Amino acid sequence: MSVTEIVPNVSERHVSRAASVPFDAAKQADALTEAFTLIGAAVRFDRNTEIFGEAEPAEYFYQVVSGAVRMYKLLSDGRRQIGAFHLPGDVFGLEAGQTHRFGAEAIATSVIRVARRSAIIALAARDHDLANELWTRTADRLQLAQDHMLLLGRKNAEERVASFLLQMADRAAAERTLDLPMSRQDIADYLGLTIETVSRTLTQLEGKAAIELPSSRRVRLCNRAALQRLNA
Amino acid sequence: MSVTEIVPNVSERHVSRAASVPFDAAKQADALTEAFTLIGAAVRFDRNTEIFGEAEPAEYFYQVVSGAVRMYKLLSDGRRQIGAFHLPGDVFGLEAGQTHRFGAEAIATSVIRVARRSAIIALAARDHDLANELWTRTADRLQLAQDHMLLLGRKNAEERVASFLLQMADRAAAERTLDLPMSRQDIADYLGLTIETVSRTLTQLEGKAAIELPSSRRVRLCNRAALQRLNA
DNA sequence: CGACGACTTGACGTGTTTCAAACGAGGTGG
DNA sequence: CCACCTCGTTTGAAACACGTCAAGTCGTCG
Repeated sequence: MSVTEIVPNVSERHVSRAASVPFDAAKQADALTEAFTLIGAAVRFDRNTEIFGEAEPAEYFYQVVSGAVRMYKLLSDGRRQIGAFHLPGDVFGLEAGQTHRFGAEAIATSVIRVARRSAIIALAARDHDLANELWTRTADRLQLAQDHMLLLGRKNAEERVASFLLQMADRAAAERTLDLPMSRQDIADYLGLTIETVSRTLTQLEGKAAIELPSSRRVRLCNRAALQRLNA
Repeated sequence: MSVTEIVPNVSERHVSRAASVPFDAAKQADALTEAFTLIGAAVRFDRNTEIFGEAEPAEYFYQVVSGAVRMYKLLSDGRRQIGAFHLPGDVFGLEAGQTHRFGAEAIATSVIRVARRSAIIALAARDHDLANELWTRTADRLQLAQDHMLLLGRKNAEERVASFLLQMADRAAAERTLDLPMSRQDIADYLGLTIETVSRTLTQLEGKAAIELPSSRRVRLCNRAALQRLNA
């Protein structure tokens, strides 16, 4: 199940086999992606396998090549909060401390590029662009986390689901139809709701003709303006 | 009301007049605090005055010398989420982008050291320790934001209030008695609750003998273990 | 003393959760 | 090819935690 095979660099086999929209590193010539291409190894993770655990020592940085990843935190009694979903191109595991404070799991079969922290940090000591980008990417994550706090603290179920759909549509660069890689439970734990409430809210949005649900994982955004109105 | 007077460096007058536990920069010889002492100016902000607004251009970095600061985000209809409270020693306004994504206001009369972003960033280009600390401090804020997301998404009112009290006690280095600088409304907007629920939950914790409330802004933590049990 | 703002308390309403059951798509085996 | 199982999802009914609305109290300041 947890087949995690390491290859020295992205092999054709993995990339071609990987699901939907593989991330093309060459197109986005930022310093960090360059560093990943240079010293990173591609690793394949099957659906629902752990990439790293909460409180595990943080030895690597990660970049999604294809697939999708969820970052989560657990309470002692099993309640789970998903802090972020990572899609192709995203870098994660960027904590500055010695241990991960979130766990990471593959939502779908994913190819992840992995690079030793120490190697990246050593590079950054000589390359200001890279150092700057480590900071920038961390600050970007912080902004997303802050937007997420507003959603969790102050929005109702309908607003949360609408925000989520718009956010996913933006990131997937999907004009109208959206294929969600994650389950209702994942969405619920991201939005701080139960799966029942997420499901009900989606059918409710369908009732308002804001969306259509051709299948449970597929969403058509029919009325973006209506969703936008709920966004804030 | 919004008396914001700039002085070339921390004047005796301001520091001595400032409320409780002024932050002594000399004791914590980190690169960023050093930079602030070197090129920062101390500014005084009265209670409830704006330090910067949401979406304002981010021209400065800030460090609390004395007092307390709230960071907030507003929804169009006025709902407010407080993302963080800053106490003496804390650095804020560390976004990497060109604009602030949170507003900042003084909760109590505060002295804030202010330094131009461009100056700090120029220093960081030559000083790896400083560059590293910019990243580290941003990553620390990210961790706090992530813990906050867990609280907002998955904890009930009692757990939220308990977490808040423990967190404040840790930061104020207060053994037992805690003087809160913020109002119930601030606490409510930090915890994603209403002031009524915060108030009720505090009296409920008092009923359980976990805390005492000698006055509304003063809390004695009588049974830390009981609070800790609610913390996760 | 009177007025104001911050906080507390009470009664009631409601959005979300909880518990439970039914549904539907995908896969396996007969 | 269809019966059957499984797992994710949807739907329903009831319970409950928190929000809302409305008084009432407390402390502070003029």
